[in-house]
Amino acid sequence: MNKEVRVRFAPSPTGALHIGGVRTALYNYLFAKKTGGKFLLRIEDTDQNRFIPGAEKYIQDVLDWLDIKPDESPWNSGEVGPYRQSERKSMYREYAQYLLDNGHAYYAFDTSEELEAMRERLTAARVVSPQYNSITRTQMRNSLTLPADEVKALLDAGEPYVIRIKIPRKEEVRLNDMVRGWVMVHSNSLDDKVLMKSDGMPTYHLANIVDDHLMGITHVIRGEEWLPSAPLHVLLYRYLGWEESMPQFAHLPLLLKPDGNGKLSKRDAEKHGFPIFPMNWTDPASGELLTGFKEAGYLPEALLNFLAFLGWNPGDQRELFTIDELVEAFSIERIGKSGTKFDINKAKWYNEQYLRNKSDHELSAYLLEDLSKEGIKINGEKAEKIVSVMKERATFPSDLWKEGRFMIFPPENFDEQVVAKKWNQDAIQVLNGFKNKLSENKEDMTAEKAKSLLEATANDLEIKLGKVMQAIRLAVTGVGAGPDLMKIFEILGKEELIKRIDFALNNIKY
RNA sequence: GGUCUGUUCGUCUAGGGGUUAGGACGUAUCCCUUUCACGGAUAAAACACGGGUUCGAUUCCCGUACAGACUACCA
Repeated sequence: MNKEVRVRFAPSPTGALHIGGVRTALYNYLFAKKTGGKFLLRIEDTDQNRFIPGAEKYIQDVLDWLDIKPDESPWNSGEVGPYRQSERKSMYREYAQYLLDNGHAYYAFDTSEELEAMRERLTAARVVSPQYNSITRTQMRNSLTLPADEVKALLDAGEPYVIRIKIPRKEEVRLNDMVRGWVMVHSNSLDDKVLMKSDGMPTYHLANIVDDHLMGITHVIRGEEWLPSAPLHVLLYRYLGWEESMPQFAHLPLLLKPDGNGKLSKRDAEKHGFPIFPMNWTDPASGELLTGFKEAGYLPEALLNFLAFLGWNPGDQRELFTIDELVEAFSIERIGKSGTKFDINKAKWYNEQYLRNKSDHELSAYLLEDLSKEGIKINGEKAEKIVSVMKERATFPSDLWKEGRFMIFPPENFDEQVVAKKWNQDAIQVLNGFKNKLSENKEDMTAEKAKSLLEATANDLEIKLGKVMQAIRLAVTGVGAGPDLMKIFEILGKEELIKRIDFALNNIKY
């Protein structure tokens, strides 16, 4: 019998969760759902200096919005809690002690100045990468170099210390990554990483292994930036006696800058004018508001679909997947190895696809909301009609109103280029004639009716309608392009149409 | 610098010892449309380089180049 799959997303609340983190969460979620396992969320808040209030709530809000909710989390506790590392503080010490007792860790009393001096010395001696390792630890102040009674005295005196892992001198550490295959590293390139900090908190490395083990995590799906420390983690599992049940690793390719090279950053997003955070985030330090994907108008299902395809694909040629279809199709085997440049155009395309698949009724809610912000009230039926003609040309829900303003407000000015090219005596005659026919007409205004009236007018005047259509559009909407004019007429209604034609006739200079 | 990872159209990618190297975004053109957009069609556009192995390599191996990540008492 296979063990139930348990995966976790483990962000640290040091700022807004960025879009790459969302993708990591998504992959974990997809894998859990696909395998019928559990998706946990653990807050890695062991760094008290970098803690940002509100960051945890933000993570929760984002996962809620995207509907990739964890089965177990700080706010939805399961049996292996607590789910915040700061609340698990007391649990780590015993494992560090176990490592100490078994000779796989040691106390180090070096001050930051001493560490700095060591690094400077090594740099001066042209040692390529100055690190605290099997060589240099022999020259530092730690329980390996100091006599036992002095160590005890230091400890008893309450001298600050850290606990470091004792990396073996010559050993090959191997790990089988689900994405990358076998990765081998020699222990001599590893350093004696700090496991317990002088404030009594564990570092990421220790906390991560202890928690993943205690929480029964079976697969660790995380970003590639963790690959270099994975061998250290393997060693930790081994020394803690947990190698048998060690989770499988899957290191995800990184999300890269759209243009140059390197990891996608906040700066890139600003430079290219697209969001990097899933939802609005106000930087507590600067007070700066950063627009999120949500507020920019990205639909959650579109964002998810887009994100899923950044580094993964189903192997066939489908592109549009609901979340359920993603779950069904997902597999770690099909995750790519190479970094992925972030192309916002593709995200927009996904958004357009999802937008068009929404019903007029659903979309009209967005329009109505935008309108109410400006204190405008229209009935739902009209809103749906507007949506039906506008949605084919919208990328975001906000475009419905932005691009469709003329559906409610008459134009105040007219596109001068179109005026110069298309506004002529013929157009004025047709408009006048059309206006009269409109006034005499008793029937309801429909697109068909409008068309026949307009055609009749042009016929009477012996003017080719095609020649003046753009001018008519201009008169009614102020611009030379837009949705089907007859449908616009239908939505506007007779009275409004007459008013607009009058206004145009009086205000456009010929 | 060191360690690790990667490299198929501009971008996301499929594929994999013998293919016209496929799709999508974007771009261009055409059709549809009395406009624009949508939609449809078409086009341009890629196996980083050098050596092997092989009858044959884009695919396997080795180098090189380039790129990225990591190199904290941060995660």
